[in-house]
Amino acid sequence: MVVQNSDISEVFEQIADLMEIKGDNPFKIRAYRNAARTIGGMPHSVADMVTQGEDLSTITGIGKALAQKMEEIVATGTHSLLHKLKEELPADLLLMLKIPTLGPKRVKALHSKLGITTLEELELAARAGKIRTLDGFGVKTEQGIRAELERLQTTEQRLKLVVAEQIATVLTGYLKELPGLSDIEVAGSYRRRKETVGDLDILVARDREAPIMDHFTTYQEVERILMKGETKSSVVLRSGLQVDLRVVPHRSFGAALQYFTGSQTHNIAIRSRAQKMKLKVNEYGVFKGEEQIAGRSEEDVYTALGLPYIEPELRENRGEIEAALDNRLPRLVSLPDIQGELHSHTTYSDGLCSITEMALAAQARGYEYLAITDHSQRLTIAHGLTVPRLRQQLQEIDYLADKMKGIVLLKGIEVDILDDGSLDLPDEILRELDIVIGAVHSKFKLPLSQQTERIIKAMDNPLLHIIAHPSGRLINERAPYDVDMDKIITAARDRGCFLELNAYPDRLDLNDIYCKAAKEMGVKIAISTDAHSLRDLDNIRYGLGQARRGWLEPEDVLNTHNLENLTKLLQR
DNA sequence: GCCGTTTTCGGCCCGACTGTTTTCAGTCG
Repeated sequence: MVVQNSDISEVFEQIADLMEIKGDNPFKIRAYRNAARTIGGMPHSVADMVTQGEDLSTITGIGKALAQKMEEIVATGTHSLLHKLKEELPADLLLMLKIPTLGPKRVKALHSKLGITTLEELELAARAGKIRTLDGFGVKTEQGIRAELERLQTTEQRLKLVVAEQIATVLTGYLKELPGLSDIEVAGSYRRRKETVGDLDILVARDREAPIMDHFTTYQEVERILMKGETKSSVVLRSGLQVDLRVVPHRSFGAALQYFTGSQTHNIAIRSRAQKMKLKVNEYGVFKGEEQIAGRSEEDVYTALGLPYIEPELRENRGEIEAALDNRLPRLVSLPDIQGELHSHTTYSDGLCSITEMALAAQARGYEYLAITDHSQRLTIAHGLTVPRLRQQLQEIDYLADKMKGIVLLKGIEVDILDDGSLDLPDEILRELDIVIGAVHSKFKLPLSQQTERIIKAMDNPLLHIIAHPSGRLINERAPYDVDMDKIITAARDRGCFLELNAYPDRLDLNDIYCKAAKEMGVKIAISTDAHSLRDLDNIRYGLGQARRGWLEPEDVLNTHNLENLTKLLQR
């Protein structure tokens, strides 16, 4: 069994949860949580690092003790400390922590005073009215627990960014109907362009009195009001999405935006830095003693801390503060940098539009080039192209090339990578194409080494340029297939291949972490929409969000290059 | 358990809201 970084994170998180219930030192617990996050965000396999004898304690936030524990987890898949804790405390207590309003202290009380060990026992106790008898608990808490237990059944999960965006757009439109509000911004992971969003954090600036909280909580989509205060309210919408609204004065808007954009670990790092500078940072500003020295804009906040502005997508405490201090923050790629689209479908396979329609749409977006890359024959369900049909398409592209002004059509294919790593079309025809994208659409369940070998073998074919959606994941629907992405990236570098960042909001594949790893290895990324319709071309912005989270600069991206440079880059 | 622009010991981000209290602990972000 290969122990993944996520396995190590999970063990540390569980240890932290259980130590919290036990009432252990909160800072020790934080060390475990920090470590869990750090490891979860590392592109390199800890298991590999151990095999290669690397010193894990050189990782920031990992000391001798945690390094040793990681080695044990790599060797055994778990840790003896976790076992010991689970002997002391029932594992179901971890599930109870998932219930809002139940934190470690209350879970501990439920266990020690009422002997509750499972969710079922929790429900029975709530029904029997036993919970309200405990110190610190009351009727409302008891009712809340029952409601939440019911809600846990209807599995809630984080929403895809695209879905959250639709909800946020309508809601902020509604909020703006109230006079007296000026700045309004959706902060949180939404603003950091994370692929999924757990809740919406909306921030509003107000200078004069306005019944903003009443306006907010009477929004027609509100199902439940969790809390309603002067400056902070939370509701649950019918969609199940939680929305928090914060109101701050103008002079604090930047500080509040900085704070509510997070991430939490970024904020902790920022505030620790402020402490060392004898300053205090909160959502109202940066303070020297009583005096507010910054807060109107985010830029002011960072400036006051001696830092250049850090883009929201970078704020994950993955080295951005160190980079800011060294003046080596990336100049992140953005929409105007994009010169063309390298992955698109037409009615020749499963696209909805003709070549001409796609070309005009790409031209309207100011692109210099559009690659037509329909599916290959094996993907029968998508009407994949056989050699004769591809030839026919190439003829049409040649014909259109004479008539199309202002957009260059590239001849391409999204060719299936077959089970053995060979490509689904013969080299003779691939040789006629400008761009060849290889994609895995079958045998997702191959063992790690086989899947990895399969993709690397595809790259061994010098006619292949790009690996499409390299992990195969569908967010919230299908896990990535078992593949050693470190090896894939290395293999791409050695062979002069590129990796795709598929911008389709359900994919966003490569993810941010591997984009950063690819950048560090010098492998360029194609940000591609995989458009099956005209509107799909606009999905580029989701890809850009993920690319920016991966620290990508224009030069790290294949399709920021003009056609002349692109042509050179595509010569393997 | 980690870490070092005062430190190898003594710190570790900070504030809002709720429910259960009668001044605050617990939870959350």
